[in-house]
Amino acid sequence: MTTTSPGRTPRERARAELTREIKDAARRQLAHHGAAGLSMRAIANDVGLLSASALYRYFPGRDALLTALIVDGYAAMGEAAEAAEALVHTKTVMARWLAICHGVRAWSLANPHEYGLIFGSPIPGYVAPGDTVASAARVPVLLTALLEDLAAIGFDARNHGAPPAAVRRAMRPVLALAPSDLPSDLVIAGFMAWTYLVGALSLEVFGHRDAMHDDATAYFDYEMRRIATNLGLAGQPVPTPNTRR
Amino acid sequence: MTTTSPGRTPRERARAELTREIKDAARRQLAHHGAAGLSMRAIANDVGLLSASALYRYFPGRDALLTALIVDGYAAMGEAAEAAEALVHTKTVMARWLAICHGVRAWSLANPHEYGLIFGSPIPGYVAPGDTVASAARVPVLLTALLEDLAAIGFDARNHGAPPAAVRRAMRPVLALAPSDLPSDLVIAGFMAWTYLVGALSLEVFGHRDAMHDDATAYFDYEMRRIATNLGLAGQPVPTPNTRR
DNA sequence: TGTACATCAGTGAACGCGCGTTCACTGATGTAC
DNA sequence: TGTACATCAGTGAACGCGCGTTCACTGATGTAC
Repeated sequence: MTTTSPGRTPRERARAELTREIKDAARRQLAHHGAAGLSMRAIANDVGLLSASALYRYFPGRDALLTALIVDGYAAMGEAAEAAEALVHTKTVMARWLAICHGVRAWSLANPHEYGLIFGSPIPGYVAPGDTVASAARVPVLLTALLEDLAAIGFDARNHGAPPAAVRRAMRPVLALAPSDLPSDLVIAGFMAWTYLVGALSLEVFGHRDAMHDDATAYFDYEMRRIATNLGLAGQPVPTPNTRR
Repeated sequence: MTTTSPGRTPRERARAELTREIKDAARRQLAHHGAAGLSMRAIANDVGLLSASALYRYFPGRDALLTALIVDGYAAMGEAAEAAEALVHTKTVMARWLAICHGVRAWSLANPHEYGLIFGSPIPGYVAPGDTVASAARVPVLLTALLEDLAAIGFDARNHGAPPAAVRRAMRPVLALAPSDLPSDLVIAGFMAWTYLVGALSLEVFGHRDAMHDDATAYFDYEMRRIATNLGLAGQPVPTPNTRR
């Protein structure tokens, strides 16, 4: 795997490189005009093509280009999470969870418009093809591995109030996606941790936390640590739900 | 307060009514073409005006119209939350929390594009004026009232591990916004509950939970109940963060 | 109550601009013999 | 090694369309005396 690896003939190498440049230009456009304002003409101009129609040699249309950006975005976010986790892979589950959170956050803050492409308002008129699903699941897959390791060290539903049967029934499709040996409570806790992570990122990336913290990273670290602990993902028992008045 | 209340002269009443119709048409547009595709010409056409320039009698420009939609969106979401909470105002804090969650969720699912306007990707080139801030805070204000009632019934940080000094320092601005008699741990727990709510709504409204649940409402009820319990907002002690390995 | 004037709502043409996509084409790169 | 042909990259004109905003204007509604 060399730096100039892909493509045998010069033509193929040039094609791969220009494809990359087109996507880079599109990503730059995204920042200034948003997904809806992505312009084929402006992109062509950016990469030095004299005519927008030349882009149709590389992407069959605007929507295909958008799809490529979305798939790339999911992949980049997934890679950021995997790379961060790999550095602490032999440490505690909590350390790995925090690494994933910080990795995803760093990527999201560095690429807010790609984050918006993924977790922001859907682009009207655009329908994501099936291709996106596989790359979309990378972070959830990473989290599932964490849950499996938790289960492997004997951490199962015995510490938790198992979710009511009605809830297990309600989330049957999710439970079917997870490995069958994972206790349902662990799946739910993981799902909730993921939900919290997306909430924290969306609020921060989209500007709803502006001027709310003197040290946003420190607060993020605390909330992620606490959410994992409180959800029972750190080896702490969690009380069964009932209210006191 | 009658149904045809606002405006003294017929002209003023007509003006108020058409202003409302313009915003309604704009909201309908939002659904089909997104915020970036909001077209003055199409809106004028929708409300029966022969010329787009007539809209400038009602809004100084497209951005002002967008701002009105955003302010209205925050207000509508706030009203939905308040109305739902009012129905159970004398019940437990948990019941009130759940009412707020379900109220906000019902509104968000019924008005996904307005939700997107608020919590989705920011509109490029658009900067929200200060007017939006007050209406944006309605749900957080409602949640703060809940926290105060929790504090009033003697529910304070004594049950919790108080957050480390570094974290309290990191979130100084948020603590300054909250009533000064609220224990900092309660503020953080409320802030986290709000973060979770936004995460759950964004995932569901933006389609990331499609086909994940047989009964999305039942699951939502469970997760919201559990997040409040686990964060220690239901009268349960929460273990202090520390990992077991 | 009636008149003169000011305010306001809505019109339609115009400005200057940008858009995605198609199509027939030129010239360069690659392939088969 | 050299030639004939196929494939591919990029061009530029054209199609048909829509955009926000401005401006001078007409006619209706409201106000002051």
